[in-house]
Amino acid sequence: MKKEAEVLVADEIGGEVTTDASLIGRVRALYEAMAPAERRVADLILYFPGELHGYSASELAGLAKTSNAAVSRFVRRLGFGNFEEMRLLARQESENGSPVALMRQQGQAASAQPHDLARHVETVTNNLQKTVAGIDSLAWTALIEAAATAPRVWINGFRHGFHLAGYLKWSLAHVRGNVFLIPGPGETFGESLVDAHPGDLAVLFAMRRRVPATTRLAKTLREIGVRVAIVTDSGMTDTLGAEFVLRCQSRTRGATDDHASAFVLAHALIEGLIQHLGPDARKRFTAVDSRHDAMGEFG
Amino acid sequence: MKKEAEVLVADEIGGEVTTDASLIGRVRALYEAMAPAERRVADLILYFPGELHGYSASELAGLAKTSNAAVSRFVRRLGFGNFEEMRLLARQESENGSPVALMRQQGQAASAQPHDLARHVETVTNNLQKTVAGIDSLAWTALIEAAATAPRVWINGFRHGFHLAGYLKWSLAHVRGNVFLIPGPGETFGESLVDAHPGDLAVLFAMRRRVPATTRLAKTLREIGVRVAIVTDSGMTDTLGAEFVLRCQSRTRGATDDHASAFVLAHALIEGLIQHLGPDARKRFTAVDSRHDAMGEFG
DNA sequence: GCAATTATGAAATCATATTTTCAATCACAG
DNA sequence: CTGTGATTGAAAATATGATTTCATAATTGC
Repeated sequence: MKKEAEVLVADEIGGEVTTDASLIGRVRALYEAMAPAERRVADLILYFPGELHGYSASELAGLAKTSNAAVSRFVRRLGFGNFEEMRLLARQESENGSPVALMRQQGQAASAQPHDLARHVETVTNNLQKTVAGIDSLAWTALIEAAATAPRVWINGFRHGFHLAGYLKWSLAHVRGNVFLIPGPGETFGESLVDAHPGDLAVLFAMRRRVPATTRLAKTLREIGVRVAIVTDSGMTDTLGAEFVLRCQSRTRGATDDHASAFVLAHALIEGLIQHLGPDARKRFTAVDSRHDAMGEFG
Repeated sequence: MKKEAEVLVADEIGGEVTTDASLIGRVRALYEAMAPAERRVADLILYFPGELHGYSASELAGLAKTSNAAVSRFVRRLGFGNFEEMRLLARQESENGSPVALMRQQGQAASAQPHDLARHVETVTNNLQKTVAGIDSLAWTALIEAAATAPRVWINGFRHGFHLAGYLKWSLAHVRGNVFLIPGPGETFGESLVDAHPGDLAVLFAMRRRVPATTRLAKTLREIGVRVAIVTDSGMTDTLGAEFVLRCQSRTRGATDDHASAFVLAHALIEGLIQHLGPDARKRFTAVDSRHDAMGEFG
């Protein structure tokens, strides 16, 4: 994080762009001044998943769905003499660790010492690693399969789990229909579940400090014949008779539990599902988004 | 783009070597058979500090203190049709995480998906790492300080951000009072913010695909004199004039963004706050929980 | 010591990626 | 409508990088 003042800006117009910013810093700074086609390139770079260097200008053009010419102009606008210069900078940055590191080198001296945040993240990372290691890949695949084929998906969580459940519901609804968060506002479970049938899937977030309702819910679902997946802590002994058990490492050194693993699993489930469903999911996904757009909800 | 390319390692003369198809695997396997000049190239690659892709054949030649021709021959000996093929493999490997992952993929054919989850988690871990690296520790401390001392804390998020906001609100409320999620159900911002005052803190989740409301909210808050922290993507160009900017790496190879970093930051903020506030926070924290218990909500 | 063989890199050649040009298209003000 | 200026991408021109050739140097076998 940086104070806003520190975000360096290049003087765009006037040709002489002398910025010492990182690559994405430059891109951000000049984003406003760009034409649509160039912005597509900018977007691509700003959210580039891999290492930018190692991609040719033409490849970038292809990925950004624009012409080589646009990429060329883009590079020039950024103040580089040619594409090669940009690639070189990208490479340098990637080898110096984060772009930020490079900025630091030129800007202020080192304030960066492993702080609490870094330590905390290390714990989280460890938990994640262990969580994944503990998940059987066949079972995971089976879960995705179930999420793809189940007529309906029911999702529940209380306390922390409530927000994870909400997140999963929201994301899942982008990929497939008939996804329900239960209980709905003001509903009891009984009312929520009238439409549940054998073969449906339920995902329950049941981490530490469970509420009794979760246990009862799991029991009811099983009686109906709904397949149950629970996301729980590594320590939990009672798996509520669930068919799928996703155990998350969640201990930290601090006072609160770390639920990042559960969050990541939820997200990974979505990704897995999209991959599994292929074009169908993508179609729905973009349909949802464009519906959003049509309603003018985004800027 | 050629179809030709058989990616098979020629088991050269002796044919004995059980070739693993990873790039460095190939190099090692054929090392013995190489001429001195080629070995220099091999050495270079085996101990290459950076990412191999993104270097041109000529650069490699220069670094290995040999000629272009030698590199070309080297590439051929490895079984590639041309330099481009090799670069592509290198890129693939580097993006699949470790070369080992690739090795496995080709080795154990059938066990299809086990790596998807692992690979996804690797991406998430990377994002997390980069996110933290990009956060200035002084500013982070300042944010915690602000969260500790602000009379009120206002939290907002839409879309994905909504659930992160909810999570933060819920957790934060365990640690301190006067935490508000806005807008409340059925409220407009105007109604929600009547009680906002200068010196308050606002945390806005403003990741990709922002809604216009977020921008307006930020503006209003600044006008009131509320200190604003935004959690956003690494690519976002507009930081809404926020005092604190938490940039999260969120890109994945898949169709959806990874918001684990934002989630972890939220959690880390809580932890940081508890540590900062000391006993007070702990007292409140356990008070909340025992109130819960008193109401018989947990099992 | 003297072929025969192999290895080597400078330079020529070839292939491909990048840049530039330019005509078509678009957005918009008059 | 029409004129003006900005934007765009196909294709030509150019630059750059990769491969091959080939004369020479180093090594090997006898």
